[in-house]
Amino acid sequence: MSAARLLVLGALARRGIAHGYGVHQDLVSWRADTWTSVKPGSIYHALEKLASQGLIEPSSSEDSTKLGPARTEYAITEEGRQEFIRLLEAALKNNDFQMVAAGIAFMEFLPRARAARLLEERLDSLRATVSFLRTLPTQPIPADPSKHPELVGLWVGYFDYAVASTESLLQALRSGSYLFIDEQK
Amino acid sequence: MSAARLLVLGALARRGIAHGYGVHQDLVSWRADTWTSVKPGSIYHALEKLASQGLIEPSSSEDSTKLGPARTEYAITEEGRQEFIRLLEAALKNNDFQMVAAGIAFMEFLPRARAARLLEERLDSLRATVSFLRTLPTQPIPADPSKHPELVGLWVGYFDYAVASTESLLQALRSGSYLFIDEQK
DNA sequence: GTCCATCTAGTCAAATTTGAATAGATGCTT
DNA sequence: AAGCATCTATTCAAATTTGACTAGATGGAC
Repeated sequence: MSAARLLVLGALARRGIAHGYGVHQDLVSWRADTWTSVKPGSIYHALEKLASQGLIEPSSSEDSTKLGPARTEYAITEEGRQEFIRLLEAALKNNDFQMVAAGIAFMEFLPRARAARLLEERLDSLRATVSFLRTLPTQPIPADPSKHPELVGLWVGYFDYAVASTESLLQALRSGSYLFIDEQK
Repeated sequence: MSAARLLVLGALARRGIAHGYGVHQDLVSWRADTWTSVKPGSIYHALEKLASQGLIEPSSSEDSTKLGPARTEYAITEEGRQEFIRLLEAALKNNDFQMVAAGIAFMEFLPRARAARLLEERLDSLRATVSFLRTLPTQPIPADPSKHPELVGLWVGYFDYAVASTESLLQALRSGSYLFIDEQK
């Protein structure tokens, strides 16, 4: 699964209609560029691919405030929304940090209980990784990089942090923070 | 820069001679698969690319313990070693976690002082990112994902951790841990 | 009124990655 | 001794990403 596909679908799900440059600007304004690296080319590719699959459709809502060169606008379809939800669920279970971050950015598109459930699954998988890493030997002067104590230590620390931050997010969800799609304002 | 290229060159630098499957096994045995995701196809691609650039050369040291199907073995050339050092230096300064991890795995191929210097540069850049992230607002109920407090919090925590782990590694280097290429055993 | 910087918007070839498939060798089991 | 799982080793098409480039519009300075 590509992070670009999820981010582009998510941007479309939020806005309803958008063009490539607009999606790019959204990502920048969300600071998504701090935690992912989705270049313009990838956005346009994702848009074309999604359009060829019928998940989004070229739309001609020629915005009156249009500036600069011609743009191609797309609207998300019903199938696109379904695909978005599928990718979102996969992202929240994913072990890759970029994917998880993208998933969290859009988590309110899922029902609260579902988001919490997915984060619990992620927690299980992270804890399993921590347990595994702790079984690795850390020798003072390693003969090969696998035993580089600082490298193993780096990863243990990283996964410990991932566990802690996921727990705290889950806590926030359970205590009613945020407004999810299944809830009234 | 591709992590695959650095990992393949590094594996060759350690072994002198290797074939694709062997490189893959090295990466697995170093647990590199925990922190990167380099599929076999990428390894073979990197080998072919490096060979076409003269950084490695097909070698015919037909190992007598050969098993299974025919293999193509490669030896690293002098230019390959130079490129390896270039990539290694870039990796240690890099902000991408996978790159840094690969850089740390091979850091003893640099002189100790040089490795320390590169990690200091990385530290500066990480601290700048932390400062920037702390300037972002964190509102209780965000209107858009950029202000998702948990998302910003996630990244602050992540970069804080990166700073702390880099500091501790630097400390270890300065206090004489590990054996670097410029040092006698 | 024209030069130029900047913002808007997108295109494209080349490089890289992915995922799935192919295929030889070895050894166990029945 | 035939079947079959597993380990060894690689290939390849398709998908995706990268990096560099093209190009129209606006606004300000001169």
